[in-house]
Amino acid sequence: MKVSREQFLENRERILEVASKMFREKGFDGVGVADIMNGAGMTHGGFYRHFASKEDLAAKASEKSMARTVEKWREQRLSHPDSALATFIGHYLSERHRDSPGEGCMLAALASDAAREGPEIRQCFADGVTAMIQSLERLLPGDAGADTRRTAIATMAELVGAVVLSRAVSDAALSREILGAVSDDLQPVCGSN
Amino acid sequence: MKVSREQFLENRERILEVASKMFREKGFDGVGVADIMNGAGMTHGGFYRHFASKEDLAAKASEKSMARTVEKWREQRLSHPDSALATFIGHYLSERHRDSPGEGCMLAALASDAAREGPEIRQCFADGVTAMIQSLERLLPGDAGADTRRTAIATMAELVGAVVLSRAVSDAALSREILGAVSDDLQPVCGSN
DNA sequence: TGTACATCAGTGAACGCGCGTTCACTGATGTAC
DNA sequence: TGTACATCAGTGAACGCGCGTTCACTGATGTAC
Repeated sequence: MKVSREQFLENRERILEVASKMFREKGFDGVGVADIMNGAGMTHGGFYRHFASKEDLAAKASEKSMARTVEKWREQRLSHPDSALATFIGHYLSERHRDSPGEGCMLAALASDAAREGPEIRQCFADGVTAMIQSLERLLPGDAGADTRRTAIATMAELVGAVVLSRAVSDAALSREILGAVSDDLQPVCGSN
Repeated sequence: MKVSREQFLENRERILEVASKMFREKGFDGVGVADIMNGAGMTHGGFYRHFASKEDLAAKASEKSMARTVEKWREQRLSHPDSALATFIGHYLSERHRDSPGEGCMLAALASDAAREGPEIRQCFADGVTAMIQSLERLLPGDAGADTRRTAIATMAELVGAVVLSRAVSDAALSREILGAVSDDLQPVCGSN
């Protein structure tokens, strides 16, 4: 049965939401179209009224997820200009973030998968990474001068690498040590603000 | 037809070799058992004479790949003690490494996939990461004192993050910029040696 | 405003394909005598 | 050392399952008159 245009758009958003979360939790190959549609409260058949293919959905879900992350950082920066960077780094390197990829950063969850995907998805990641670097740049203390962008990129890499590694290892102590070491290592970056 | 014990062991090593390379190139889910066996010059049926399951192979291939990487670093350190760190970082952040995941570091290629795998594989990654951190620690200048291990972990995270991000983005300029920025950022680490 | 009808979002069965795994079989290996 | 035979690595067909995608159908929506 056909649904209203409003309902249709709502459903589409719900599919994107669920897909984004499930992809981060299980990888692009780890979730099926049917799983996602069930998660959104529908059956799989209607999927192609919304998206051209699973890859199309993956691209749009990644795009949305990263845009939302950037928006969240921006809000944090505007509401708490002085503590935003330290708060952000603290959250990013927390055990909570490590243990909840579905609620966390797309890059930490899927960056190495994205490398093997088609141009559409990699384009989304390029846009997402660009936006996140700019966002992080604005969080950094201004006195870094022309090196601000370089620092933003290096910090981004360090954060993503830390979470990726901390998730990959089964040893709980090692996992915590990685998060802690990178947290300490980044103290000067946010301490000087 | 049965083959000699010597031939059997040779075949096993070739399977591990091919699997390790293909997994790094296409991910654990991106390659089939048949692909790997064909790559090793055999048919898929004989696979289970060598490994209990695909997951078992993935664990053993990961283990071998990371052990070899650590060994390579060790040799480099012993033969060129003064330049080993700079050489290693240079190679790791090169476009060549970025573009050849099949010949490169397991962590950069599969760390975010490993996070979703079973305990066997994550155990291998834990061992691999532990060994790589120790190896990197030995490459670092000794004057870092008690912070050597922390620096090794932070550097490892930054290197892995840089390669992962540079591979995920489709924008060639951005990809190069990431490698360059992290390379510059790490100059002090290896410059002081 | 009311009505007839074309549109189309969602359903659920079905298709085709690939993949991990199993199995009966082959024939070289290597051992027991 | 030579021979008969049990072992078992590798082959290729087959199985079962899950997945992305398609399709005929349903019935609510929203539009044309």
